[in-house]
Amino acid sequence: MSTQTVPSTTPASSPTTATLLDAAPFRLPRQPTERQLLAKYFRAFGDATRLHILELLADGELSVSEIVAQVNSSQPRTSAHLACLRWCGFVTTRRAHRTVYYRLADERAREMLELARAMLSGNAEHVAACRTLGGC
Amino acid sequence: MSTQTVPSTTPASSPTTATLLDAAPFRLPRQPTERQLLAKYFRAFGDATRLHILELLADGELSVSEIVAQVNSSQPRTSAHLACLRWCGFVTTRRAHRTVYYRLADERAREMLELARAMLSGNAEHVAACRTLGGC
DNA sequence: CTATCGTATACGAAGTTACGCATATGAACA
DNA sequence: TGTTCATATGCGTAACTTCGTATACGATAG
Repeated sequence: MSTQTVPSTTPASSPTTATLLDAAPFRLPRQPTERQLLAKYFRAFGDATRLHILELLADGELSVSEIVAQVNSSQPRTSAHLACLRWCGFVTTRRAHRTVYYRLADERAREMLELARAMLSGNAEHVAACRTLGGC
Repeated sequence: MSTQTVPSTTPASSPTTATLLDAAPFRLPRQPTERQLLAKYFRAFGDATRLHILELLADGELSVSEIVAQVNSSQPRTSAHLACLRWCGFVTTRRAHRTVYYRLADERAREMLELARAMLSGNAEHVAACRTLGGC
């Protein structure tokens, strides 16, 4: 009744909306495999703007408007990215008056970034030679 | 002259093809930022089939046909996924007669999977409640 | 209770990725 | 050389994600 509608810990999924969701253009099965969830997880990291946000939050708590000011993306778009990161449990929020503050919720998100950076260093040129955003 | 055309360590990029590539629907800039490369990296992990392949290879070397037999994907599709993983440096190949064997090239790829699995355990249900494949 | 600030959601459009199919390439063998 | 096996590439289509813009929502000040 108070949560921001998007990521409560376990969305209630009222039977009414459940039917609507089945018709929606989503296609993660009701009972996804661990592998499918892992893929979803990695995709959350697979966007430059979301990575930027995570990097900013790695240095401490920030409000939405502060994030918008530093990321090269509109406020609505940034908000959607934040919601995405929240679903995945990478960040949490705290509300102070009208402004909402985001911060890292899982130290392992930072480890992910560091591990990926370590893997990238050395063969960055090779990776860059394949000029797609992802996939191949 | 012998490499499998896809991921030589540093593709030659002849001036002729370079022009063609610029017209292609790719859009990773010529001089991508580290953040963009990281995003690309994570997207390589962001596919259930590719994750499946990595999991299989984590247990040891396999030929393409052996992988195709275990992954629920066609041979051409699997081959493309393998090429993708190779560009990113996650796997390498060895050729014996007619068959090509793939194996993990970077132990940190395995660490990535383990770290992601660790993050997922516990809030898997919450993540699954957001039924998109990625993004949000 | 009305106006306003900060944030979140809706919706159509555009770009990107995955898939299925057909086919090309390279290696060995007759 | 021609054929066959194992793998790789090309192309059109469908599906998914992202973006931009408009707008809705909750909280607070007047």
